Amino acid sequence: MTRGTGRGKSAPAPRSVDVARLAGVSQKTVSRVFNDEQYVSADVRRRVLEAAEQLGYRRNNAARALASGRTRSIGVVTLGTALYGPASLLMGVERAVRDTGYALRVVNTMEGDPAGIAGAVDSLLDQGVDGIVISEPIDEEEGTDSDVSLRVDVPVLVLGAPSAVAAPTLLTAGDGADLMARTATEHLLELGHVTVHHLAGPQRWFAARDRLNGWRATLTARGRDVPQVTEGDWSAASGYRAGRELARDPAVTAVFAANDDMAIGLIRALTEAGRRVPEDVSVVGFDDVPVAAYVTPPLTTVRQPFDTVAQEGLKRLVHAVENPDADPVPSSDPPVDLVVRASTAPPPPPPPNRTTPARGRRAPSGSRGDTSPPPLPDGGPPSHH
Amino acid sequence: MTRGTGRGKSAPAPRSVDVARLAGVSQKTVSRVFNDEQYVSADVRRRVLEAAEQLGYRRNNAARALASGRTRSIGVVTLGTALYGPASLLMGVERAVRDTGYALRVVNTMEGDPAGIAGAVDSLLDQGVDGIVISEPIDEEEGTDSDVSLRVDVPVLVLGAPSAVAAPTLLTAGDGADLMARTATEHLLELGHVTVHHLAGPQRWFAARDRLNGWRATLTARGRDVPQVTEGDWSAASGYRAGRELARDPAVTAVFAANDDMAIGLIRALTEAGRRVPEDVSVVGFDDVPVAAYVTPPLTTVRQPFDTVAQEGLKRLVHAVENPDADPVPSSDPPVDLVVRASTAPPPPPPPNRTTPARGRRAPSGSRGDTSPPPLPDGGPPSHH
DNA sequence: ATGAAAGCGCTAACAA
DNA sequence: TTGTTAGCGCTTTCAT
Repeated sequence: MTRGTGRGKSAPAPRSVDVARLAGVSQKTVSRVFNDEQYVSADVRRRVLEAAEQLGYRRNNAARALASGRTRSIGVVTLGTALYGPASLLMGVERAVRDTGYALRVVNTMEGDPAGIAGAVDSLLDQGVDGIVISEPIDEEEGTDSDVSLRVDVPVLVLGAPSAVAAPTLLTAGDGADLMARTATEHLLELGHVTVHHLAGPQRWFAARDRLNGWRATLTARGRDVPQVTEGDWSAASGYRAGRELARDPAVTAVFAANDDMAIGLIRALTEAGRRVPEDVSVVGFDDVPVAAYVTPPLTTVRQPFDTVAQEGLKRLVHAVENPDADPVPSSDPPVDLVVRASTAPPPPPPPNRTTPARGRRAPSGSRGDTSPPPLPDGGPPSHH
Repeated sequence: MTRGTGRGKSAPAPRSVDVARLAGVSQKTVSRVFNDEQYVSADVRRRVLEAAEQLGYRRNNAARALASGRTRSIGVVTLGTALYGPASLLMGVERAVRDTGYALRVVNTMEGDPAGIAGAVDSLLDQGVDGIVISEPIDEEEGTDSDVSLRVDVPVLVLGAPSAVAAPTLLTAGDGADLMARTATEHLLELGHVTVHHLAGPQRWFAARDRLNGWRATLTARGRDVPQVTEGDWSAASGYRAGRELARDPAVTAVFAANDDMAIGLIRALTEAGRRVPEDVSVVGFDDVPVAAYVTPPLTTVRQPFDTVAQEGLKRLVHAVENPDADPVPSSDPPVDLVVRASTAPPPPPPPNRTTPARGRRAPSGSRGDTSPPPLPDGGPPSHH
């Protein structure tokens, strides 16, 4: 069997009138059938569908959009990176959009793009969309005309952050990074670490700032020192560079990295510098990338609920699109999912002349130099906690 | 300054007639200006643009599509995973599409999706596209009606593989995996390994089969043993499982993994089993994921030229869309980019009673049990070769 | 339960 | 160089 029209390249595509003629009904009736409207007898419906099938009829979307004023599509603005977070979110958005019956248009904003998010939104509006999703916005460059509020005619859903967009409806989803960062930080404190260092993401990203804020709020709330922040660019390379610095400071016993890639680079640098993970330094990542359970040591991290966020957000966006007057549905925070693996442990015993109370269990504490490779308490499949 | 129309929520959007009236010209002239047609005096053009600006005029794309028969958009079928390869390719496609001035529509095919690629293409055709990109196709499930040829009215570009699609123009790009796999395999042979094992990707993927074929062809051409293939699912987890098996076979001294994630899992399993990488076993990955240079040991891998492939492919696709009669532009293979890092080395000395000629340099050969962590000859930034 | 007529906002083909 | 006239293939509104 062959899908598709099967027409030769040159024959014009059949229109609804053609179907109507063949089925012996009016063109409007064909329209009724294809729109699942009521008041079509079962018999007529069947005849119409048969005629359509026979002709290989396909509704013309441009005509539909023109006549109805609705494009039945949602536009998404993404960052154009294959980074695990943004890419996962985009895939989640695609699924969620398709589930709602809308089509998806995609425009990237590369970092440093002169037109920025405003330009991408503009382009989406030109293309024609009924609603817009802005995924993981970042601050724009100074000096472009996009560092100001952007006014749009359609509902907008911002994923992962607030934003300076003015729209008839402005929705937010997935802005729970703050809470997740708190959980990560608290995990380390509960293991007995005196404080937690933070390897932050680029601060132009709202997501990076959220995580930093959550971390800082936790330390402050517990009355702990807030160490200086190191800023990376999400890459393992930047994590590695940061790790070389942090390895020199013996006070560093726990680091919360703003994503897994940086955590992996960080761990590598620490290991090279002779600081064992987790015996000497504990590391928590963020994202739960697929390799996280298989690097050495398996990474303790916070899993991001991309699909849930996208689904929930899109349901609300579509609701706003279809009910312009109804109140926006309030968002609900997804649960935080800390995945404890082997990169975190209680801090090493304090130097003999200091008296820092160390809570929690002691590390297995093999003496230095006898471990090759590190103990790997959790070598198997990801242990989900 | 504020971008966007600035109209209230209820005022109807201005049409080209409104602009025409305000500028004191005919509606057709407005159309001429916005389509950059010739034969418009500079003065008229200016007046039209001013009027448009003042009104916040935006062309209605549905009307354009309806009148012209062209949607000015390209549809892409992707796999819906955040795997580095497919995600990078999608980002490359987005950039490339935007560079051509077309809009992008995206539909995912999840593995196991009943409708499969045919369903995704169908949905794109319903939405209305002038051309279609199929990215990284995989074999469909048996029993669906999509395991047969699919007929389409618009040009189709298949990225990374041949495919069973019937279209007026069928283009291919990025099908050089075979050659890249050869290069990876040859690298290992040249280091002196007697043969190379292969940790393959899921064989339903064309990309996985290509890599396997390239590997096998190289071994065959050189008259080497072709060891049994282990098949993974692209995940580090599957690489880890495969590694546990391979670690038991002392004949394994070199493994070519079909992607980096599996290579990372593989290395972890080997290390846990006491088989050092690269001293005892060399491993080559595929993709050059961002963390590849920062795992332990830094991974030798083949970088995939996603952007180049997407750009080149799209240029040809758009050419086919706009010149239906012209011959399709032939494709050109991008150069292979082997990135040599620290996961590959000459094989260990053969057991005393065997006589296998070992070419190439000897490994640094530290005696067993003294390495914690492994030497890390290439600890710094990625060494590009 | 079905049909007829009138646009939706553009581009295309042809004047002028 | 500019304007006029017809549609593009649907959905909408109003009849029947």
